[in-house]
Amino acid sequence: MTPKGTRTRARRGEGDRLRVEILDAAEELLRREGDQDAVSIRAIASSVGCTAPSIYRHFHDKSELMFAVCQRHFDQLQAEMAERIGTLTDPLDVLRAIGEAYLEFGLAHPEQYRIMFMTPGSVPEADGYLDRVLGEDTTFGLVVGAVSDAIDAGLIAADDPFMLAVEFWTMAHGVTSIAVAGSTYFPYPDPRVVFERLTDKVLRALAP
Amino acid sequence: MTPKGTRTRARRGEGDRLRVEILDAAEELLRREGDQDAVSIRAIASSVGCTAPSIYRHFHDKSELMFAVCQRHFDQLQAEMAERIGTLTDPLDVLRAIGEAYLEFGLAHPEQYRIMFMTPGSVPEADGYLDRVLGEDTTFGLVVGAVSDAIDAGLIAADDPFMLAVEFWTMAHGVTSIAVAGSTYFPYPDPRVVFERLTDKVLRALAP
DNA sequence: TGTACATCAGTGAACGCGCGTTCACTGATGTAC
DNA sequence: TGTACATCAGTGAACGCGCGTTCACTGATGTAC
Repeated sequence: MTPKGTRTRARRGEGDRLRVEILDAAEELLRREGDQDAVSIRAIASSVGCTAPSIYRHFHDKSELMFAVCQRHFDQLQAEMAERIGTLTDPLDVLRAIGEAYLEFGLAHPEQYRIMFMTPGSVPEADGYLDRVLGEDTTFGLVVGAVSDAIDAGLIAADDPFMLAVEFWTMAHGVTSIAVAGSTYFPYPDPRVVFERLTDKVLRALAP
Repeated sequence: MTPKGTRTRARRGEGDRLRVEILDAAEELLRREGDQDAVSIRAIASSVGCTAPSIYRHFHDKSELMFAVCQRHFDQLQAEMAERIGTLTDPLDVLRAIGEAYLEFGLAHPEQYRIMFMTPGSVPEADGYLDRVLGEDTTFGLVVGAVSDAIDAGLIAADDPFMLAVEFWTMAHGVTSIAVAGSTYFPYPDPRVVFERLTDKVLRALAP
């Protein structure tokens, strides 16, 4: 940890520099501690190399900070999905790619995944926060879109695209949340394999 | 809350009376608060009507208390499953019944479910705690057994029963953990329906 | 170019709080004689 | 039956701790004249 008071103070217009460093540090500590409550303002400050009160110049309070950390991860999840989908055209490939991106995201950021999708109340509902992933135009929207396309292309039997999308998401979330909970006791197989096998079965059952 | 010092003191051999009351209170507070950290020793004591130190006569520390609360729920989950399976003979019916019992358990005890299956580290791994549900002879063992029976009866295609059981559990957990996380924002459909639809699909895909 | 001043990122000390836990104790209950 | 005593469930006060947050401040940076 950098000792207090060592950092060079930001220049006038560079107020965002510390802000970003705080977010990075919070993210790293969250990853390391694995628990939001175990990450304190003091620890973040100490890891950045500033004092605790400095943080309040950049975030109104702790929950706003945690909110911002998650915000970045939602953005990242979305970006990673977009990248994975890439130039795929087969709707079923797209569906698989979305699920894989979702799973990989969870495996890469377990604590954030936990905050985002497994902790009730940690996602403020008023702020249109959750629809960054689940809203019409975003992650969940992608799933609905892929399902609709698959139906239109005659690749799967006609059904309510929303409901089918929910089922796909539930499956991906099942695998991811078990992997993320990470019990070393139960010999859970490679989550990627479980996901692939489940997806295969569901898609087979959906064949027209 | 009962004011301190009001309760009648237990008689000589009745030491377990307060113990049970503490467990009940902890369980109720856990259910109400929805977060293990939000339930304090003081709150439990106050709700029981005794003082905080009294609790330490019955439990070595807070984690042992929480452990005991979960223990009771594992037992209850197992009992409810046994009851649901009842006299069913068709292995596929058994499989569905197990899943339904699992889901209903989660819906009825969300916070406990979260502690038991969604919080890494909250289940001490050394104590054979987790194998109360996942061990050979218990809950997860039931799933493996039902899958094996289904294969033997020619109801589903031959495959590794453990792997198939994992897939079933993953599906049930997916539905349950979303329901338990309880976002009121996303219009998640009735989890029972989602579970049934997913189970239908997987079983259809497994038909020999 | 030089000086006085405004700005504002970051500091140091302290706040009140609730937490888990410890400790020496009290006093009702049951028992021995 | 009555009294002295042992037991032990539950008490009251206090501990040290780390937390989020506030507050008046400092002093380097940039600007106006």
